[in-house]
Parts: sequence; C-alpha cells; structure tokens
Amino acid sequence: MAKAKERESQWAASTNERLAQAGFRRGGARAAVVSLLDEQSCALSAYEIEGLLAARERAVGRASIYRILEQLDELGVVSKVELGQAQARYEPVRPDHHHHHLVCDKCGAVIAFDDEALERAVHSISKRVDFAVEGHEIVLHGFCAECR
Amino acid sequence: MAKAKERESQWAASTNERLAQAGFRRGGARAAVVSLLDEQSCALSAYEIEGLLAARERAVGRASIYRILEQLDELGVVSKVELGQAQARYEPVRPDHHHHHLVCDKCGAVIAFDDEALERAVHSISKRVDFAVEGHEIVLHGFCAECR
DNA sequence: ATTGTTGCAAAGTGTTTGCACAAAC
DNA sequence: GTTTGTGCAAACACTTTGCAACAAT
Repeated sequence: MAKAKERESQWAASTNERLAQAGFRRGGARAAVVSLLDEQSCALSAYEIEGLLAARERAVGRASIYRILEQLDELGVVSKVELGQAQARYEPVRPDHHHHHLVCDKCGAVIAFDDEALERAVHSISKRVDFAVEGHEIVLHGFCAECR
Repeated sequence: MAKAKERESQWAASTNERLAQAGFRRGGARAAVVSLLDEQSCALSAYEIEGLLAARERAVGRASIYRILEQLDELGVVSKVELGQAQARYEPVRPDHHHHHLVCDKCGAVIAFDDEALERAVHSISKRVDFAVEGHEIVLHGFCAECR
C-alpha cells in the first residue's frame, strides 16, 4: 500500500482534495505544479519549478507559480523553506517525511537529513517558551563532499 | 570584569583588531556600524542599521552598510542570519552567547533563545553526515505572546 | 602619492501586483 | 453568465555594483 510511485501519490491526492474542500476550482497550471511537486522528495525554488514545467511542455507563468505556491503553503500542504540563498524553496509536506537541510556554501547544493534528537529538542523548547511555535526550520551550512 | 557596558566591549575591541590585522584602514562609516552592532544583543537588518545610524546623526550610505556587513561576516565577527523574512539580519558573534531565533509570523518580532540539547544534537549530526558543517541556523516560527 | 573607503545612483534578483482574457463552474 | 484561474508586464523590496570623490596611510 505504501508504494512510492503510484500514478498519483498520497500527497497529490490529498492536496487535490484539500484544494477542492477549500473551494478552489481545478486549474491546469495548479495541477501541473502539484504534479511536479509530487515527484520531489526535496525542496525546489520557484525558478526551478518554472524551468522544469517548461521542459515538460507545460509552461506556467511565473506569477502563477508564486500564487499557487502561496496557496499551497497556506493550505499547509507545502512548506516554504528559506535556506539563506536569497530565494525561497518549496516542498510537499508529507506527514511522515519531516526533514531538514544541509546547504553547501560553495555550490549551493541542498541535501536533506533528519534527526530524532533534534526534533525532540525543538519540541521541548516549544513547550518552554512564551511563544506559540507552529513550525521550525533547521539549516546546517558548510561544504558538501565535492566542494570540501 | 565581565561588565556589559564598557566604553568599548570585548566584541568591538577584537573586531577592530581583526580589521587592522586583515589590513583594513580605519573608516568612519565602518566604525559607526561596528559601534552600533556592539550595542546589540540580537540581529538587525541592514535597513534597521541604516535608520539607527541616521537617528544618531551618523548616517551611512546603504551600499556602505552592505559592504561593511559583508566584510565583517567574512571576517567571522558578524553572523548573517536569514530568518525567512526576505531580508538578512546581522548580529555580532560573541563566542559565549550563541543563540537562535523565534520569529513571529504575524508581527515579525524576532526573539532570541538558546538551548543546550539543541546544540548537542546539531553537533552530533555534524559528525555523522558526509558534509563539512561550518555553522547552523535554527528558526522557530509561530506567534509571539502579543499576536497569539 | 597611493590605495582603501564612502556615497550616490543605477542595475540586479527574486517576488508580488494590476489587469485583461480564458477557463471552470 | 458569473466567478475564479492564468499569463504578461509593470511594480516592488532588498541587495549589489560602477564610479567619482574622499580620507587614511
């Protein structure tokens, strides 16, 4: 049942459902963005999304891409991550695949990682501060294996 | 001996020394920026720095502010933090005052916090990945006490 | 006198907005 | 037919760069 490459994975399916619930109509541009994101395991920038969609003959205007990503972020199905590269990246939120990022300061490569202890630490901080923590973002900077 | 409000704190002193060592001349604009940063315990944006300097009658051109901050960042005496607000913030690096940030998604407030367990977790990840980790940045998003 | 430093204005980059047209309902 | 979605171009915000004037050595 947890096969990774269904025609439409869990994420795209539940995203489309959420969109419908929220009263959105079905638009071709949004479908293309959702379908592209669905194939990703890590974060893409708006420009990368634009390029990838153009490459597969389903070009979507840049403004539409930003609008769609914002909607998906607000719905909570996409998370916008700012890795300190002067541009935002977006990735599908899959409940069981929470992760963080290593960013190479030389080549800009982005690598995902996850860590239980880190999550626990964040969780315990969330309880101790006078602040309603909704999410967190952890970025490790340095040099990847190739640039080192 | 660890009095917080010396005429010139440890940080400004060692920063000026590092600047001299690195062959920089003494410039008024840079001195003003260093002196302002020296008074901060948390991160300021370039625009905030510009405004604060103007308010104290030592206006510094915006381009100079960015250039100076970049130099200080490269020297390692300032750290550039990207809190996902479409702008960078800069704070003095004080070896014994490492901290991270809570960012209010409504009003933009930035609050510092630190946590031992978090640091330990990051440190242990650094050793386990195939990546030369040089630094890290942890941001907790949510709503501050006032906006909640 | 030489060379680093500064300020201004212009250019750049990623993102957002205004608006007219097309598509969904 | 009404309302939402989309694409284009223009506007925006933050940052960087080019260049001439200035200050430190």
